[in-house]
Amino acid sequence: MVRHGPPDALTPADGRTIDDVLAGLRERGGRTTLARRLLLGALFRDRRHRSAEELAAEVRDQAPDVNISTIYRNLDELARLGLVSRSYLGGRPVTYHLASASHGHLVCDQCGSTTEVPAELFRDVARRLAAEYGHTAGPHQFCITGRCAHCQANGTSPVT
Amino acid sequence: MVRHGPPDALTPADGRTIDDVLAGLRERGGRTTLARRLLLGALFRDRRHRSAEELAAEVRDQAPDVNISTIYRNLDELARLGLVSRSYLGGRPVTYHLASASHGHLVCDQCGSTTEVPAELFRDVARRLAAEYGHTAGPHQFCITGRCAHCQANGTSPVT
DNA sequence: TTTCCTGCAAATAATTTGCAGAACT
DNA sequence: AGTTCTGCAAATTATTTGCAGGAAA
Repeated sequence: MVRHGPPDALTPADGRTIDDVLAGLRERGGRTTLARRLLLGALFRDRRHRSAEELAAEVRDQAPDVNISTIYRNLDELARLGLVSRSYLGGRPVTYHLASASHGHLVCDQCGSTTEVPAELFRDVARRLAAEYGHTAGPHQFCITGRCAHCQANGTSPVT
Repeated sequence: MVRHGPPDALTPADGRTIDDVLAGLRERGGRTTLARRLLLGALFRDRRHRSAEELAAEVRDQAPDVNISTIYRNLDELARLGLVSRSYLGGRPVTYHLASASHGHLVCDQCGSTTEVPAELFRDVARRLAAEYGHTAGPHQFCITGRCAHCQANGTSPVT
C-alpha cells in the first residue's frame, strides 16, 4: 500500500465500525477485500487477545482459503495504522486485539491470563512519559506482565 | 535440576555477587559449571538487555564451545529463579538481563527502538495494581509501546 | 488497466528437545 | 557413584518473503 503525507494513522478504534475502517483504508489507497473484511469482523466481534493463527481460523470459517500470510500482512497494516495492538507476551505467539483507548492489560507470566484495567490508572504515567521522554502511548499500549492474583494465591512454582 | 517445595525463588539480584548466586544454586542441587559461571559473568558485567545469542557470544569469547542451547537452558533456569528477567519486545529476539527493580521499557511501534525509564515512574501504578487487582509486577515488567519522540517529530511513515 | 492484494511455497529466525557422554559433588 | 549439565544435531514454532495470478478502483 502506498503512503503519502505524514498524517498516517487512523488511530484508536473505539466507536468505529468495520465499514468506517474499510472506508478509511480505501481513502488511503487501500482496497476492500473479503479477507480484510472478515479479519476486521473477527477483531470487532471479540476483543480478546488472539494470535494470528487463531484469527485466521475464525476467518477461515467463512472463507476457507484465506492464507495465514494474508492475515499477518493485514494485521501488520492494521497495527501500523494504530487500529490493532500487538502484545508480545512471550512463550506464546504474539497476540492482536482491536486498539481501544479504554483499557490497559495485565498479563500473568504464569498462567497467561489477561486482565483489562481502566485507562484511568495509566493517565498520569502516560502524561509523564510524553512530557519527559516524548513517548506517546495510549492506555491500551500499557501491557504489564507479572503474577495474577490467582497464581499468587496458590503459590504455583513457575514454568515447571 | 530437582525442585522441591513451593519456596522456589532466589528472587531479585541487586547487590548479589556471582558467587552468591552459584552458592545458591549449589544449595538447591545445582552445579557450578564453567558455562554457568561465564554466563553469570556476562550478565553481571553489563546490565543491558541482550539476546541469548549475544550472551552466548560473550561467553564464547572465553569458552568457545559453549553451545547456544546451554545458554538457553541456563537463562530459563535463572529466569525461573527470578534472577534474570526476560523482555519480550517483539520483532527482535527475547532479551535477558539481571533482574533488578530499576527500570521499565518504552518500545516504539514504528522504529522499534527501546528506551529505559526509571522504576520510580511506575511505583504508584504498581502499587495500585497490586492493591486493586492482586497483580504483582516489578517495574521491569512495564513495557509500553507507542511512538518515540523521534518518530513523532519527523512524522515518518511507519515500517516501510 | 493500473496497483494492490492474495495464495502458495519456500525461507528465516528463534528456540526447544533427545540423546549419549562428560563433569560436578 | 549418582545426578546434573553439556554439546550436537534435528525438530518445532512463529513469522516473513518472492513471485505470479487475480481482483478492486
